[in-house]
Amino acid sequence: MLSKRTKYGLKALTFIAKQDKENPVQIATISKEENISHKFLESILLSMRKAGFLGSKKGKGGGYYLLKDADKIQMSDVIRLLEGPIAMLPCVSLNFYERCDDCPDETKCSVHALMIEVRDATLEILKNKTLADLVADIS
Amino acid sequence: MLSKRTKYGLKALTFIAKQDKENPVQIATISKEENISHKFLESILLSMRKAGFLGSKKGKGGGYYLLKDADKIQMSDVIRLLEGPIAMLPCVSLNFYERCDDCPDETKCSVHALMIEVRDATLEILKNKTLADLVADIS
DNA sequence: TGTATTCCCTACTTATCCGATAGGGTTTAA
DNA sequence: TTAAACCCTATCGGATAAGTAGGGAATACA
Repeated sequence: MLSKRTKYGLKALTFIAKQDKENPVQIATISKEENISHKFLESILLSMRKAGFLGSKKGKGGGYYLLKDADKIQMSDVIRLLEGPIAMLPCVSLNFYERCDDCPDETKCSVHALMIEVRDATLEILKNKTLADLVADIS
Repeated sequence: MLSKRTKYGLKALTFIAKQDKENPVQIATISKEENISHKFLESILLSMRKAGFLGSKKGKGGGYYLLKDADKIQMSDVIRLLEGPIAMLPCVSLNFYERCDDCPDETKCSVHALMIEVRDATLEILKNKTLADLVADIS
């Protein structure tokens, strides 16, 4: 299950991407329009800024804006930042690998093999989907 | 992330499917061989029995056995039982649908559209994968 | 220069759920 | 009759998610 953190983050990104690139979007605006708790959203946007997806401007007229073009922002990257691993098991995760305590040999684990298939299919979608696609989907 | 419950359940099912169909497999055996807590496994097998995947026999020489042929047991069904929804968001779940508090209109939600794609891809794999395939994968 | 605006940062709370454990009860083969 | 095995309910500790609190720092603009 996707956390609300990730869901809100994606919605916020989409919202920002829809706006003029020139003037930044305020937390309060997104919070109101997308029905997201102001403070919670704040922490989400902050982490996306730190990760280099967003830039920010303080003071009056400030807010958040995209640092890259929307079609250069892959969903896989955003989700990895906000959610963590895309794989359904740590032992099949590419970026967050961890071995299982109970498995003496991963290659002999039926679940392992299955989950690699699922991971690859999911990744295929999330890599080829950009923020620009998301904006287009709802327009 | 797949819960241990589901992972253990799948491993146990695979283990049972590997055995002779005639004599039932004991919890203790699976627990030992697959390094799963005995009591925890007990509750998992119980729910799979109640769901109709497994049959059981009490008393000495008892244990669990498959009620259907392994190639008739779809991964999507097992996962839905043990894990719950396959979708990454309640609002795109086929079997556990729930609407989002924050979305006035699902069709206008960028995340919604994306997660439907992911769900369909995942489902495609899990529906076509049977317990028989899992056994074959590790043999 | 002052003030309102806006983002920045840390810490805390609260609820929920997962994984596991405890402790019996019931059925059955031998 | 007895030991093996499943059946059932209750409980618990720890982790995590979601949201809250409260102030700090930078900036535009009058």
